[in-house]
Amino acid sequence: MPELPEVEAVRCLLGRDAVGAAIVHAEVRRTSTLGKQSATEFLQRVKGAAITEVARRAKHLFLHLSNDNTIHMHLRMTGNVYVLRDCRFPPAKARLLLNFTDGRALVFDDPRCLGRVGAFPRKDIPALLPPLGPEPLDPAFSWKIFVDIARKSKMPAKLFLMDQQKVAGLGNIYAAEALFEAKIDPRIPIGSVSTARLQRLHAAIRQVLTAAIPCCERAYSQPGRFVEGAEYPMAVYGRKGLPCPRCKATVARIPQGGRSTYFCPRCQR
DNA sequence: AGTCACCTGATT
DNA sequence: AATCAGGTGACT
Repeated sequence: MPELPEVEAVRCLLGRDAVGAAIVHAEVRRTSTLGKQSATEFLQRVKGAAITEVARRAKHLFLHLSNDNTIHMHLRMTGNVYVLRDCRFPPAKARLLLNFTDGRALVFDDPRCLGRVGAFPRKDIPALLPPLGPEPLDPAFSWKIFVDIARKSKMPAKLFLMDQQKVAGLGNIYAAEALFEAKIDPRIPIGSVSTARLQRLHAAIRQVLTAAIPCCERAYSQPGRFVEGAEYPMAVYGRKGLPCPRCKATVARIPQGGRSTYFCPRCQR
C-alpha cells in the first residue's frame, strides 16, 4: 500500500491515535520484521516509553519516544500500522504489537513480511537511513533543485522518479500518474526531456501527491480497514486496455525495471 | 544499469 | 502452475 501519500495518511492517523500513549510491552510475532535487531534490544528501547511525536521522511515513519529513542518503520509493499482499540484481538497478519497502558495496541500489520521496524537512539536515525533525495512536498523542492537533478541523469523517466535518491517518496503508482500529468513517455531518458515538460513534471509531482493525500486519509480513516471509493482516481495506473481519460487511446502496460509501467502511448511522449 | 532475493497471497 | 503485487538492498 504505501507511497508517500499513504505513509503520510498513516502518520496523520498515528498522530491522532498513538501520540501520548505509553508502551508497556512489545510483542514481536515475526522476528524478521526487526531485521538484524534482536527482540530483546527492541523491547528494552521501547518499554516504559511514551510516544511523543510521529514523523515522516519520504516513505519512512518515525515514532519518537520520551526516552530519546525512535521507532523507525518502513512499510515496503504491504505494511500497515494503526492502533487497535483492544490488544486482545490482533489481526492474523500482525507482525509486531506495542501494547499501551490503556489496553490499546499499535499493530504493525504486514502480510508479505517485507516491512521493517527497529528502535534506535534518536540521534542515530539520520545515519541509518538510505540516501534520500529532496522531499517533494517541502517548499525547498524548487524547480531549480529538480531540474539540476534531472539534467544529470540519463535514466528512463519512470525509473528516475522511483529512485529515492533523486526525489524521495514516489513509487510505481504516483510515478506513473505524474508522468501522465506531464505528458512524458516513461521510457525517455529524463535528462533529454524538454525544459517545458520537466517544468510540467515538477508541478505534476507536487500536484499528484498533494491530491492523493486526502484520498488516502479518507481511505485509511478507519484503523485497519479500507474505506472503499476513497482511493485516488488513477488516470493510468492499473488501467491497461482502458481508455486514456485525456485522449481515449488505449492505456498500455510495459515492463520497466522488472515492474509494470502504465501509460498512454498517444499523449505521453 | 540490470537482475535477484526477500516474503506471502490473490488472480489467471 | 504461473504470474503478479503500491519496495528496496545486494548483487553482477
